[in-house]
Amino acid sequence: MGRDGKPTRDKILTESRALVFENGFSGTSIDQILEKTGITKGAFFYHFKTKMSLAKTLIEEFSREDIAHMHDALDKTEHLKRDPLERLLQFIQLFIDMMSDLKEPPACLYASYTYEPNQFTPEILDTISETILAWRKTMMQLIRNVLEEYDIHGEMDLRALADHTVVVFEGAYVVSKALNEPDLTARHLKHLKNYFRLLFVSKKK
Amino acid sequence: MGRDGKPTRDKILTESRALVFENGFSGTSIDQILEKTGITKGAFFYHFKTKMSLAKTLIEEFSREDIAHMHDALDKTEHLKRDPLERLLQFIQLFIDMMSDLKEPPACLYASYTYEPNQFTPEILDTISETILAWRKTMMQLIRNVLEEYDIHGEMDLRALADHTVVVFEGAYVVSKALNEPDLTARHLKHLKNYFRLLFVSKKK
DNA sequence: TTATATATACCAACTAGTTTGTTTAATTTT
DNA sequence: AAAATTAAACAAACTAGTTGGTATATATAA
Repeated sequence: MGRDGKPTRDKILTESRALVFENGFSGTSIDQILEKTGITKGAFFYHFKTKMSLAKTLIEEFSREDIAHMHDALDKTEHLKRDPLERLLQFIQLFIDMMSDLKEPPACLYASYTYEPNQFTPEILDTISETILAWRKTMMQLIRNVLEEYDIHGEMDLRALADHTVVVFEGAYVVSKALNEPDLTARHLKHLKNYFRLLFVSKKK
Repeated sequence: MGRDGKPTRDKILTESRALVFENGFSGTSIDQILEKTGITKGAFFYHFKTKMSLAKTLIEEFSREDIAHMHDALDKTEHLKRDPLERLLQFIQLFIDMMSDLKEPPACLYASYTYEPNQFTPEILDTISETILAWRKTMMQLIRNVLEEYDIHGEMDLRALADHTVVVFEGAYVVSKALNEPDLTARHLKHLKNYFRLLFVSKKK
């Protein structure tokens, strides 16, 4: 065979992601990536045919990790499915835990790409919307399960409620970065959890 | 005298803002701005000494408009200050109205800049954090007024609650853009309003 | 066991085009 | 006359991507 390229490729992906969060995608030059990774231009273009293919790989990896976290939280709360509200609250709690004690503000590639959409192929933008819609689907089901046993306060926009978790995440990331307050996301997820707690009341039948 | 440069300057600002929302700031070239406005390079650099000074003017104007909207909503709800909860709810309602019937997803320069912070001077980034902190201060006061007459459900992170409106705005913008759903922001603000409604209960004394 | 073949990984230098910003002289509008 | 704008050429730095050659680990054959 030949030597193992995986460490190099991984390094490119890790450092590129960090650079994109600081400079944006089009603000990140390949030369910057070379400088941060210590590799050469030839090595970079050996692993990625174009800068766009790096963008594609970055978002696909990010999406995969994101969906993995979601499924992980589903698995870890499955034992609570007899009490759907408790499960929903515990599901959020897992992300509160994840976002606690961060040393740096978190960030999301969906938002990064979404604020310079013209830089990307439709395929890349589709990956983003599909991932967000996967969250919608999951949250929708968790909420529907709650609604079988609980009534709700007032009329309800179910789709927006399902999206609300992603909305709070994305908004908290922006504000956390802008104010440089790493713990901000966890604090807002607690309000989201509190909203879910207040929203549902036991059915009287 | 001399001729009036304001229309040209305004055109640069309007078209630049739109371009930045599509391409990001560093993804927006001056040539693109010239093409969209129909002016020449000489005219551009007559009005803005550098590209960075355009960035600064863009964020300052955006911030000024934003703060103006906030004060406008404060003014329009001042007659309700005897019922602070009603005022808070009505305050949010005004933004729900503003975000209803949009034909395109809205966007925010704070988020745009925050996802490529290295492109900007500290001064520019300070404008963003100061504006967000102005929102925090206003919301904090509205909420404090409510707390004088209402109890709250559970222990409360007051600062995060004050920031929560900006968080929902920013998050909804991101998701609205990503999914291309213009009405999404209004729908999430309704959930925010609903949260405020559920959170407070009349004091029993 | 040693020489060699080979696929993979990587390097250094180069290219063609784009970027922001400058300069200068003529022209237009108030 | 003063302020705003055009047109066009120019420069220095930076951009993504190409090229031709080299290094390295593994497989295989003598």
